[in-house]
Amino acid sequence: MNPSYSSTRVRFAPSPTGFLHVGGARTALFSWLFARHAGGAFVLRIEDTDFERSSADMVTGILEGLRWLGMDWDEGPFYQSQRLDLYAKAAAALLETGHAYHCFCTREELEQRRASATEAGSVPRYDGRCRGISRAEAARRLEQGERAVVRFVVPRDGATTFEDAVFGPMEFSNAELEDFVLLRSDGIPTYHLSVVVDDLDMRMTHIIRGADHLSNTPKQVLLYQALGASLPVFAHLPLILGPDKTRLSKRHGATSVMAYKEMGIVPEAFRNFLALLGWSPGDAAKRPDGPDREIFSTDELIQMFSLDGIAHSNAVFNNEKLAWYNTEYIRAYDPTRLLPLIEDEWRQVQYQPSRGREEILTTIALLQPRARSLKDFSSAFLAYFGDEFSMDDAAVKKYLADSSVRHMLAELGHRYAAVETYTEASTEELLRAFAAEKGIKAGALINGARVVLTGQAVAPSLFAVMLCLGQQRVVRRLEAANNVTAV
RNA sequence: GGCGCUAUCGUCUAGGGGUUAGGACGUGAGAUUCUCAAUCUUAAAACACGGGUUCGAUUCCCGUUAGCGCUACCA
Repeated sequence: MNPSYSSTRVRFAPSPTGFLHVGGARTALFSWLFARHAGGAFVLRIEDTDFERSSADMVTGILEGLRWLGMDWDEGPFYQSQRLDLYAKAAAALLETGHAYHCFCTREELEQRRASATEAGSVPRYDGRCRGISRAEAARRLEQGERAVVRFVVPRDGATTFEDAVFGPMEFSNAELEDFVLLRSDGIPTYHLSVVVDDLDMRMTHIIRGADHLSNTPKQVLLYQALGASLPVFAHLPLILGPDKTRLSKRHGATSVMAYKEMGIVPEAFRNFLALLGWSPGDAAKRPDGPDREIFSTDELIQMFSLDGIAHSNAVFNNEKLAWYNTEYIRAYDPTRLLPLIEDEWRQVQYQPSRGREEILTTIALLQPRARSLKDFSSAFLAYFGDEFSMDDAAVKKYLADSSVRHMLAELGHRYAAVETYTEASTEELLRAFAAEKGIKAGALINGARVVLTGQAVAPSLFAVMLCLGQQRVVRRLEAANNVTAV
C-alpha cells in the first residue's frame, strides 16, 4: 500500500493552560513522527474547555513552540470551545439511550461526601444516587431551574479492557470507576466527553498521549462503546521526570520549550534529544564497529520511528546530554544555516555586527567548534563580529595582570602595523621572534594577546583569530593594550 | 488508602534463557601546550530484593520494595 494513501490520523491536543512544556512537546513529536512515518495526517486540536484556566496567549505560545521544533500540522488548530454543540448533542444522545443521566447533587454535597468517605477510610466515589431519578422528574427539576450535571452510567460490574500499543493488554474493573461527569452544570463538556467526541468526529486512528491518561482510558473506552463506535489504537507514553525523579514541573527550572530557545538551544538538537527520550530505534542505531548512533536527521527519525521502540518506564530529562546535542548540531551546521539563527540572537541583544557577510560566515566557521550555545555568538564571541565587546575580568586577571605584558603587547601592535604580508604564518613568526627578543615566553604573549583581542581566555588558535580579525583590528586592539584594566 | 504502570552504569538506553551485559552523556586520569568549553587516549560505573520455572536466569512467572501516575462539575 502506498503510504501516502494511508488513512492514519493522529492528533496533538494540548490544553492551553500553560506554555508548551517539554512533556507536551515530546508527545507532539512522537505523534508527528508517527503520522509522518505512516504518511498520515497530523491534526492539531486545542482543548480549551476549561475556560477559567485557558487563554489565547497560551495557544499562541504552543503554536510558536511547535513551529520552532519544526512540527507542521495538516489540519487545525481546532478549538473545542467552538464545538460545544457537538458535545451537547452527544450528551443528549447518551441521555436518550440511557447511558447517561442528570445528577442534581451540588458541589458542596459532593465535597462533603468525599470528605466523610475519606475520613471513614473508604474510597471517595460518587455513589450514583441520582441514577434513580426518572427522566420525567429530571425534566421537571431542570424546568424549575435546578442545576444539574450529566453523568455517565458506568456498569457496576465487569471489566473494561483495551490493548495499549505501548503497554499491552489493559484491564480495569468497572467497580473502580465512578459515574463520571460528562457535561458540567453550565453545559460545558468535561475532558472525557470532548476528547472522545472529537477523536471520533475527526476520525482519529491513533491516540498518542502521556501515560498520565492510562487510568482515564477505561472511562473513554466505555464512552466509545456507549456511542457504538469502535476503538482507536491507544499508545501511552511514559512520562518525563526532573532530576529528582518527580514529574517534570516548573520547580525544575526550564520546563517551557521556548525557554530552551532562549537558552540558545538549536531546534534540531532539541528535537533529536527529545526523540531519544523514551524512544529508541533499537538495533537500527547499531554500527558494526564504533559507537551506536545518537544523531539522527529528521528524515531518519521519521523513517525509523515506530511505537514498538517506546520505553515503558519514565525518563529523567538530562540537561547535560541536551547541551552535548546542542554543541554537536552547532558544530555540524553549515555557517549559512547557522547565520540566521545567530542573527536572531543579535536582534535580541540589539547588536549590529560591523563586518560583512562573507567575513561573518568565515568567522562563524572558525568559532563553531567551540560554541556551546547560540548565546555564545551574542556574548562571548562578540569581539569577532565588531568592535563593541567587553573584557572577561577573570581572563584579564589571569593573563594581563602584569603591566609589562601589556606594554609589550602594545609594542607588538606597532610591529604588526608594519607587516606587509599578513598571514597566519607571518603573524606567528613575528610574535615568536618578538618574544625571543624581549626574553619572554611566547605563551605569555599569546595568552595576553588572546585576551586583548577577544576579551576571552578561551578562543581558537590565536593566529587563526588574528587572521580572522584582520590586520587593522589586531593592530588597533593590541596598541590599546595599556588601556585594559580589570574591573 | 484503592487501582494502574514501571524497575539494566549517576542519567538516556541496547540486549536478551548460556554475552568479557554494548553505546551515549556526564565523571576521573593522561596526552597535546597558545588558551579550552576544542581534540585524542584511557579508566571507573548497572541487570532493585526474595522466591520459583529451568541443566542454566539479568532475561520468563510470582511476591516484596521503591518510584511514578490516576482517583474533580482540570485536561
